[in-house]
Amino acid sequence: MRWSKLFVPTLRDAPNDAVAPSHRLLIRGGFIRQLHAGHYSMLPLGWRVHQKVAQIVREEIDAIGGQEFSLPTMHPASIWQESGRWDTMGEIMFTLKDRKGADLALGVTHEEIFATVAAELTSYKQLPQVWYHIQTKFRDEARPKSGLLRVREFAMKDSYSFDIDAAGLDAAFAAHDQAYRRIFDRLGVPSFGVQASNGAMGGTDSIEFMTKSDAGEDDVIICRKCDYAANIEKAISSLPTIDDGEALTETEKFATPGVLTIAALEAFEGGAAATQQLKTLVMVLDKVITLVVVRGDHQLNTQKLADATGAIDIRPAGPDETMKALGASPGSLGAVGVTDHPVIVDEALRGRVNMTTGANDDGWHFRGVSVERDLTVGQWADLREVEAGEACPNCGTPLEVDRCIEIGHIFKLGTKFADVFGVTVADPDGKVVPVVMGSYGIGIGRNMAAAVEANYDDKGIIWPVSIAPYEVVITLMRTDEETMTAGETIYDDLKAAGVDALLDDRDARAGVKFADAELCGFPFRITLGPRGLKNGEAEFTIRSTEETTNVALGDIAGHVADLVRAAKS
RNA sequence: CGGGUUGUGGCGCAGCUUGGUAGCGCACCUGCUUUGGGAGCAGGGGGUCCAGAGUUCAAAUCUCUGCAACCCGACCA
Repeated sequence: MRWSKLFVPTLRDAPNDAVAPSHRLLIRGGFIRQLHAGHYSMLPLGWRVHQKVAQIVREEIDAIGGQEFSLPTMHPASIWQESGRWDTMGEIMFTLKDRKGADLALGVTHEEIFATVAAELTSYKQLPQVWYHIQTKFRDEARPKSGLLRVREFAMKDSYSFDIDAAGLDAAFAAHDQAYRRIFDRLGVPSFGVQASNGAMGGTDSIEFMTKSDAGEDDVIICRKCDYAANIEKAISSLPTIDDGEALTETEKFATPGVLTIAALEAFEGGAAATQQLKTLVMVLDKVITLVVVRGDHQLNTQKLADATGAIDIRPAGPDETMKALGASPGSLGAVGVTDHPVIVDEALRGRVNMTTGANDDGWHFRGVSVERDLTVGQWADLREVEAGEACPNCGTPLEVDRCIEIGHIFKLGTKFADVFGVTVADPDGKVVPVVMGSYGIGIGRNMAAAVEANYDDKGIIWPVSIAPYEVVITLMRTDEETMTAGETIYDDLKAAGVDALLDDRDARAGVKFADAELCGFPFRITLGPRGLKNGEAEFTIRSTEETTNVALGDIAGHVADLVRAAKS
């Protein structure tokens, strides 16, 4: 390709609403343009990268036996109603009506669709199967952000495994785990797996693949010593035991005028340390007022609450709802003696005594509360959010928190969809059994952005060779016949060697060409100018190291081809 | 969905307080000179000032309503 014919609208300045490095650089480098919030056009350079990312994913999933499909992106409501997700997906799903008034949805994910196809599986002899597609998904995210990192319309590879039993699922899961690690290696995105919540999907094992980045939106709890790593939505830690002293035989109500916060009660004469307090949160879980109790110094993680209760719509109760439910205002709330609302208590409070908590009477608290004696605990659950510095549950090392981008997610679905859609096969004994499924997703555009987040400098992007839009750019210092001819010869040789080459034949100044080449991130640059040509040489520059060497004109194409080949293997 | 910010040529911004012919840099077009790190000079083109309503002799500027985008949070297979 000749740069003079290529549409690459580079910008000296990024739009000021682009903040994440990948967002700024992909805009500036002429890779993407925004249409509206969460929807981007892929320009020629961007689309080349996108396709290379998709191809790597395709190769690795094919390598574990995946079979590629193409599925409808628009679905009838009925299929989502059957699986029960028409409601549970909530507002994340784009919905529309056709001319007949029938409800339709744009695909958020494709478990349902693959399951309907899988209904034609009949025998264990056909298993295992791994099916996948790489197609556009639509999600009406409440807040699209950071360029390609969080969008509403995006290509995703999702694969689904179908097995006769749990052991088969384990194998498919492990195969995907390995395939994903190979994919991220090839994409040049450092990755690690963490334990994760399954969210609304249900299921058991769930591993998210993460890459560390300030532009991310997931917090990962990580142990530097052992291999413990978990999404904060799932993470646990060891807490030192607390000596509560002798339990009081009964609770004691005492006046606490003006004390409305945990901190205020700590400072209050006759109050209690935060670790000795109960924090009572009034939440509305699927319209049911529920009391959630955690230790005074702990934070509730709402995803944990959702996982523990299966609730879909979770929000804090408003002041009116709280007053109506408990007869008191925030600051004086408690769960002691409450029986007409469900009470969910964090595991960290098991066995605790001599606790202090609000008395549901403004300006009053209880002391001497024994959690298991005085609260009507409907459910115990791990609800609190782990904080940096707490002890690793495996080895006791202080945990750290890393901001990360989720670049892939694999989890076990079990038989949920098989049960709903009748995906059953005959087992060797002739018995009809549901097929066991796994689900494995990887966002193409997000990984493209993640690759940039992991590979850039102050001049621009530094694409890994594997996904660079062009592997090498031949920068012509002049556009006279001699330079042009030398450039075309090298270009032809590179093409013949299977290298993606771009010939910068634009009538532009050297500085512009160098700056654009660096901004766009081509891994290798061959510079042809009078200086080198005089000696029959080209200059060869490696983007990542800025290292420049002189190479004989006759050798340069072969040299670059070797490097490209080496980088991709 | 809550909080904050912002909408002015393709991009970055000024102008708005105090209403009076829409400006700057980059980019773009033409010519000349230049030519190894985002050239110089001269000339030129391009804007419903987010939209609608209102106030006014007069609105980019003041008022109201709406829309959109971004950031923080909530949310997020």
